[in-house]
Amino acid sequence: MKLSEFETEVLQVFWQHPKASAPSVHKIITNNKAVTYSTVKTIIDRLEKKGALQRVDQQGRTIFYAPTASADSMRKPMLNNFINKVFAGDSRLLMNHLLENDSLSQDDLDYLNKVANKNKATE
Amino acid sequence: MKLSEFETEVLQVFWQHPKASAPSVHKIITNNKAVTYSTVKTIIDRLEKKGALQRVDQQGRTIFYAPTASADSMRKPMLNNFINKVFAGDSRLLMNHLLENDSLSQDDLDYLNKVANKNKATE
DNA sequence: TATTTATCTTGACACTTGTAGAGATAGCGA
DNA sequence: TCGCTATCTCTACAAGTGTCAAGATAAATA
Repeated sequence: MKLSEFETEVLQVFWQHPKASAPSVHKIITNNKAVTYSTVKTIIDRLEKKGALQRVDQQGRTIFYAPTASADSMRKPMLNNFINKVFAGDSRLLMNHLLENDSLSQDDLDYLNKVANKNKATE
Repeated sequence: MKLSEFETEVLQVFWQHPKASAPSVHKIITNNKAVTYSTVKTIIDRLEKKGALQRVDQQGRTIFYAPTASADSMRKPMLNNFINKVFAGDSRLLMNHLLENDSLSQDDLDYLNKVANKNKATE
């Protein structure tokens, strides 16, 4: 199931708010980006058609949607694809970027250390 | 400069082989994917038009291209965009996936540990 | 030199994506 | 009950994307 940039962004909102309606997602999206309700609704429709969202409830005229798969299970192949596409399939290269950028706080690094060591212990 | 999926893939090849020609890139790409020379050349043309590639040499009729920017400098914003789009801007979430998947070897983990610690020391 | 061949250029096309307006209509409040 | 309003549905369109064939032509080779 191939999703476009914007479709991914919208699905993202649903990962954060499972069971959301088009109007509410529109409100959230508009925090970052100026788009009309129609646009967001179209994207939701496409996500539904692609099988990434499903209707799970209805209140009045308002339809509520939810992701059909967990964020984790969708992120996995996306990450893989990204690593292949941008980092020549080399996760270590990605890590390096993560570490070089200031994107990780000291806290993150500590956390990283802990997990990396834990993995080591259990192998 | 926004690049499409396939454009990114092709640019990737140039990061690995700076100064490459359309025919040679075509050969490389066809290892993974069945596409004609024309298709690859079109993508290269578009990358040139977008300013990601430039002509740097010519031998006979064969034109050689090279990336206009370093892999690193292009990867940075791409990674950022990806983290925002798929991981809600949370790099830690990304790391978790990296660690959970078997995408990292023990060797990678050791390496990770070393770097994370080094960063710690210098902060 | 004449011919073959490799490479480039151009044009094309269907599909996807981002974007949104117009119109229908169900439900809520007066 | 009746009109207003929020929400949905439908339709549309320009630009971007993946894909390639046909034709031109320069260079290599016979």
